[in-house]
Amino acid sequence: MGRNSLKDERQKEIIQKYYLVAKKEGIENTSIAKIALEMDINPSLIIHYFKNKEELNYALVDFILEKYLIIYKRQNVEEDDLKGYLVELIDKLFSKKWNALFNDSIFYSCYAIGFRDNIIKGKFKRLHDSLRKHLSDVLMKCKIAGVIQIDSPEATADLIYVLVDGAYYYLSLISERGEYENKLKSYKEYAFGLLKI
Amino acid sequence: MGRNSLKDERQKEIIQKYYLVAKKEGIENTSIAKIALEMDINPSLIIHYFKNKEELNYALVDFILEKYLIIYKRQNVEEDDLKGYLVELIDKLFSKKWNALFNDSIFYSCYAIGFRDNIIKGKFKRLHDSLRKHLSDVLMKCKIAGVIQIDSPEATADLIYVLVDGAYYYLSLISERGEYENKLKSYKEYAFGLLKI
DNA sequence: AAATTAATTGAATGTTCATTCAAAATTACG
DNA sequence: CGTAATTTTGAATGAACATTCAATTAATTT
Repeated sequence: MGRNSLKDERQKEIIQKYYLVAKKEGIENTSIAKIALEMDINPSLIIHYFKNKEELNYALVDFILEKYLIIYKRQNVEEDDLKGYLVELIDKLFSKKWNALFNDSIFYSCYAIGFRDNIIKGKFKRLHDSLRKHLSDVLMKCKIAGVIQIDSPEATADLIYVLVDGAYYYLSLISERGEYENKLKSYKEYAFGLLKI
Repeated sequence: MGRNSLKDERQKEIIQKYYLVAKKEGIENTSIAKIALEMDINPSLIIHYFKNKEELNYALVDFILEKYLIIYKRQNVEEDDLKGYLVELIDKLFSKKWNALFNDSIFYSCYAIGFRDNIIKGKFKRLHDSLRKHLSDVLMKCKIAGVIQIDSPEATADLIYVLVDGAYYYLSLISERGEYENKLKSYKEYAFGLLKI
């Protein structure tokens, strides 16, 4: 009996708006009051759904990291085309769109908070390990199928992600379009070189 | 005539304290008031020396980035031992101490601000280009002297720094000592592999 | 000692903030 | 319709904030 709960939807709405506001103004300049203003609701409603700002931040980190996992959830899998799958994956990892989609101020701000908050650090660690594990599994399958010749799928996957992370770190500083594209291309070629493709 | 200016010393003291407070509490939780409290001075004195918080932040970024350049300023240079110099440099780049010294919450927080502040983004870009240029110069000298065989010193230097940046990004998430050291070691070996040393 | 310059303090400003609480509005069910 | 659950509002709290301004203190020179 009683009214139906809107908790899940509202919480998601709030976090999404939080993300948008923070993206524009920076996480350090984003307050509960500002999110509420933007949503045209009362600040106390946000507290009603999230208890306090810390909880709100944890939810934001989860939101960001979940988005990241799309990389291996939205991909065509054709049973027989292992190599095609791998190439598509690497192509996506080193794509401008990918960087624009997931690499931003909020991501690094949250990452930085991880230095002082082990819960957040753990969330990031789990994300990156999960990405590495996925690539490693793909590489292992390719190796068994004779598509690629590498020693350790695990080490290679790790190295490729080190490359991805380092690449985006530097690329995000580049404002000149040509320079950006040249670099990105050369990093990608290098990654393919690791796989001897 | 009149009293001598303490401007330079005071500014440096303030920025250093800012850095320390921010390291402990996070840059987003650090206020002028807190820095003043920690220094046992009046908040208005900080404004006297820095005009406003934005100026204070620019100075903090300069402070952090200057520290970074130590890597190629504090190194023994023996004219005839090019290879030794190179090995020492790479060793240093991939060292735990190095990571601990320069890789922290504040660094990434400031980097993140760069996404919305082109002045700060420019400062980071210049730092990283300067690091790359230095390594590239060293590699060029080594190549001419026949110490290493590589194609492009510039591209190799770039790649090594991509590796360094990506490595520290991931390593900072690792809390287990053994895992950290193994990874770091393997990344370093890989960098040496790039130089065929 | 007087004049000058800069450092430093202290009080005050108005704003924004997270959070609390009680009251009101809304929806569902019997 | 009445009860129960949940949403939503609105007002209030006290703390913290960046910044201002005028007044005071301290060092330096003539």
